[in-house]
Amino acid sequence: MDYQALADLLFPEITGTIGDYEAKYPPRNLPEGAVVTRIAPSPTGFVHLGNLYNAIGERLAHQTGGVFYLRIEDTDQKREVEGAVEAVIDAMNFYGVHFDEGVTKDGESGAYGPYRQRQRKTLYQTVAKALLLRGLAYPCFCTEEDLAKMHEEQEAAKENYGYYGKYAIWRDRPMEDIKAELQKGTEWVLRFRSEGDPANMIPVQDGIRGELKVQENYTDFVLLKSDGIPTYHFAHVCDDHFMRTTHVIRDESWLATLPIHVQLFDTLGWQRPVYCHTATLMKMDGSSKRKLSKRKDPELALSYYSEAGVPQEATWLYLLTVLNSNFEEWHMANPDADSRAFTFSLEKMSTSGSLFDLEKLDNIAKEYLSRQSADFVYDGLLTWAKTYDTALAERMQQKEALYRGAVAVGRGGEKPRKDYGSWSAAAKFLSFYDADTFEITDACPENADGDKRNAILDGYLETLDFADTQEEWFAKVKTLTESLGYAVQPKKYKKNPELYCGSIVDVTNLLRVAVTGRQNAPDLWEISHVLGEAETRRRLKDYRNG
RNA sequence: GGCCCGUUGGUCAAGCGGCUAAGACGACGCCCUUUCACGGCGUAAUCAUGGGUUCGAUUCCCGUACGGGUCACCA
Repeated sequence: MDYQALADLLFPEITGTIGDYEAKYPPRNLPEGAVVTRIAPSPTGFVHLGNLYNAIGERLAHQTGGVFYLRIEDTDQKREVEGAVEAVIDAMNFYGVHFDEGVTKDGESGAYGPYRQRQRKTLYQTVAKALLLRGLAYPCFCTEEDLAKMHEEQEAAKENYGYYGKYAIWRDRPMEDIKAELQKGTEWVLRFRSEGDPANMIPVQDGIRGELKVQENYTDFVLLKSDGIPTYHFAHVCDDHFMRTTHVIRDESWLATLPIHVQLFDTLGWQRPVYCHTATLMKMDGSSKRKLSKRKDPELALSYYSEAGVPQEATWLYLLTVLNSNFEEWHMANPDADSRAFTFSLEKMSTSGSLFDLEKLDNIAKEYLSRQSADFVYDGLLTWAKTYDTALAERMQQKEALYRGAVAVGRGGEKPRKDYGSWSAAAKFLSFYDADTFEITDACPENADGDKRNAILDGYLETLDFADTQEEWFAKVKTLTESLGYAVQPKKYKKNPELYCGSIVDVTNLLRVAVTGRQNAPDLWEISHVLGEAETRRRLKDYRNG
């Protein structure tokens, strides 16, 4: 076979060489140990947790004085969605992940571009042609149906699936056959001619998992699709080589195709990057675990968290605690330190798929929000409400003082409250402050209902004085409690229930339900002062029965 | 089915040949407390399994089971 003739026949317009690209994209001039990595999503419009998960490479790059860039893997035109690139960039920025180079909203930046794969066609074809010249690639004219039939045969014969051995029918065809098909205009793909032997095991050092042993690839996989665009495998190898990526961080599902990537790097004589295969995020489905699915699991989408209003920093903190097992401890020891001061390491990453724990996320978010200032919470809630709860946003702006006060209750001090971990939860939690959304949801405590109810309410209303200090106010509550036959100390009531109508718990809970609609609420005195005297009195009066 | 990865308490996990096997979330109990929270103190674990190697295995090796992933002109 005349490889030169074949190469020219297939790629007449390609005149450059790999050497040209080596010169165009020289090794990066970076400090020793600098990590160059990237995220390379396909523009499907769906930005998910996995993208953010792997964006942890940003930490690695920036900790080492390296480069973190954005590449768009748009080799599959069918799945491309308008605005998807902007969505990725916005989402990453939202979480504080910034790119040094690569695709931007209005183009791209950096000396190793283009960063959109569809625009790198010539580069891929140049490499492909070089492979052709070495007899390591060949055109294949099989149709989809041919391949499907082959797959069935293999299944029936219990043989391994794939294009290899006797199934690789175009592997050694003479030039005439190829010319004939070309003449007919048959579509073709370019396949890699694998000399691999499945009996050979190749060691690969994984940055997270340590030494891996993978079976040598023996299938003639596709390099270039019929439209001349490369498959992921080929694009990944060419791009990460020429963009001088040092670390490839990706999901463990790529472990299965690692052999062909390694094979490509090795046959091209290029240095392999450090592969870092992250564990898959799982979820409980019935009684078994399974991979988080784009179709079934809304919580996989990053938009789920922005809609729920989980503060971005909280999501980021959660991800860090899942990603690096020693982060949580560090964060507890340094609660006020910027999470970016933590030194992230690949070795501390988990290798087994972990369940995504929404409860833990909520806990982290509550803890985080409890430490923030009232202004921060007010602004965060308002910003969220402007897009996800416009009615609330309007009310917040109309009654700014009320909302600012509401958000400040229980905040500050040694033991701040942890009432909500998201803006949506905050909206619900705070609803009772606003007369427009106030409603009684909890029942009146049994021991304080009936004729006792009005007696307590009236007695409280009578002595209520907004000029009192909290101590004075509570002393009055105690007096009232006693005068109505309730035990001031809950313990005493517990011991001798027959001596009292109930305890102070019943009295305060009644007042609590009257003022907040719930038995569950922060300090009553503080709340009353946020509501103001008129509104507090109104609610107390409204709660009288009859 | 082939191949690959994984397996410590309900969940996330530390552990890297010798420990009463950390810690966090959740659950439960108790304490503190006017309530609600917060906080404090506790409770719950035969490290999937069989066999090696070793004076000694949760830690190393092999098998098995189970779970997950992947076998496209998708990434």
